[in-house]
Amino acid sequence: MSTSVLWFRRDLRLTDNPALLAATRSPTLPLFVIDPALWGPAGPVRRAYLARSLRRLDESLGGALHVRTGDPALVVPQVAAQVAASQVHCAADFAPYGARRDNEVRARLAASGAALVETGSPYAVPPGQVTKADGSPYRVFSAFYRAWVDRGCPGPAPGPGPDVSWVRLTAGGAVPAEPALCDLALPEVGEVAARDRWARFVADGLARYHLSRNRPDLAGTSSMSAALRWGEIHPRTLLADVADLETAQRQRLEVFRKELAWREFYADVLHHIPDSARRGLRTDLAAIDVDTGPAADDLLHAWQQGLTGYPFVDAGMRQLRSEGWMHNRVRMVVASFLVKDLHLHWTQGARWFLRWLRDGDLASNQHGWQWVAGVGTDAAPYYRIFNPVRQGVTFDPDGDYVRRYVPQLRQVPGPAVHQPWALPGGMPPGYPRRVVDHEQARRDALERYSAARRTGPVTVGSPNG
DNA sequence: TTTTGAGTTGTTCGA
DNA sequence: GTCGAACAACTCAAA
Repeated sequence: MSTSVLWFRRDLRLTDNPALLAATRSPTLPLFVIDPALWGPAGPVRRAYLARSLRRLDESLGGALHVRTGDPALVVPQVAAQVAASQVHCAADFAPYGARRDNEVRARLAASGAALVETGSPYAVPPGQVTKADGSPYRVFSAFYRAWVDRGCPGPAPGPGPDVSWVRLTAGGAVPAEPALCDLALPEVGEVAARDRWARFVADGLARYHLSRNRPDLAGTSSMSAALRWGEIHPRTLLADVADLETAQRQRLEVFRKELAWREFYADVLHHIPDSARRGLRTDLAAIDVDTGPAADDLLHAWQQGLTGYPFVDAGMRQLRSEGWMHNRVRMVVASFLVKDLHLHWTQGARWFLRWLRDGDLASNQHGWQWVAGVGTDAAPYYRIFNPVRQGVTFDPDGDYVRRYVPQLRQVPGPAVHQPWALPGGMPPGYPRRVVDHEQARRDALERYSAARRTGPVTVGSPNG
């Protein structure tokens, strides 16, 4: 019987894994390839997360995981030849880089008589399959969501049988060491931890999710984003569990299901328009006046380090650095701040997010930023500008979130922490002054956006006109 | 083809 | 303090 290779990418789990079922009909070598093109730009948090998750995967495979470093287009055919595999199995990847890479791997495998077999994908419904009646893709979420729900999705795939035979390669292939992480608080990673966390959320959090998901001071979210990003759990599994509960709670559970659908919607948009990873979808605002130069660099740096002088923004940016994660409500606020208060280009913020977020996903990240910047699908109107103080007071009403991440403000009680410049005792020592005045920055942004709209659409690469 | 209704996440102002 | 209107028209989806 011929051997197979099971090439893990962003699906680091054994259960509910159709590609694994397809591969393990014959003796299978489990493989992960560390691609320098992706490993290089990743920050320490992403690297640590991946290294830990690979270790968990290796444990569940009884130590059989073979890890190689290099260009997958070269390494995968090499490993396949080494074990005389006629098939390399994986889940389909729909992001621009992954799709290109897989085409190359497929071509090189074919040259040596082997096949790349794609089974399943990281999504409940693979990108490209939810379309309008005429077959074209959706451009607004609500319509996509209705069609996505109508289409339904298959139930979870069964786990691997007890008779799976894993092929072992003794030479090389060790799981990479984790980068040194000084003060980083990473929660448990891996498939088992993901399922445990999900079970806790279903038991304790799901019923209140629609009420508490916007509160960064509470543990109101599912915290499943990183596990979904790395495929430690599949959205099918989550949807099936939610469907089992649905009866009396239909309305409330809808809110959670929509969040999963957003992930699928953005993957679908990126699949149809790969260039949207780099450029906003709306060309009429491409001419927006963005600040550059040393002063702009200083503002970017202050934003990155959580030194803007706006506590809610700074808390978010510090949470990102210390945990590799930020609450979604705060992501919107800090993104709006970068784009509309600091007048920087959304891609600068998007790049920083992808470097640090352990759940960083190209499609969700780039399109989330485009929504805030007003240049994406269902773009926010340009005059919708988040007020960093008001958002803090509304969604962190006691100031607990700010105090948790900004030690310089820990002595300030209650919601007053959102406006330290107005404290009767003056600014707490060690906390920076505001880098911009929000009122003024807001008016400036409104002017820049209306000016861009007057200029009209701009075709990149040709003179404005 | 035309028409109609709808569209994640906000803020400010004035009554 | 609370409420509705204005922000500014535009694109998309579906009938």
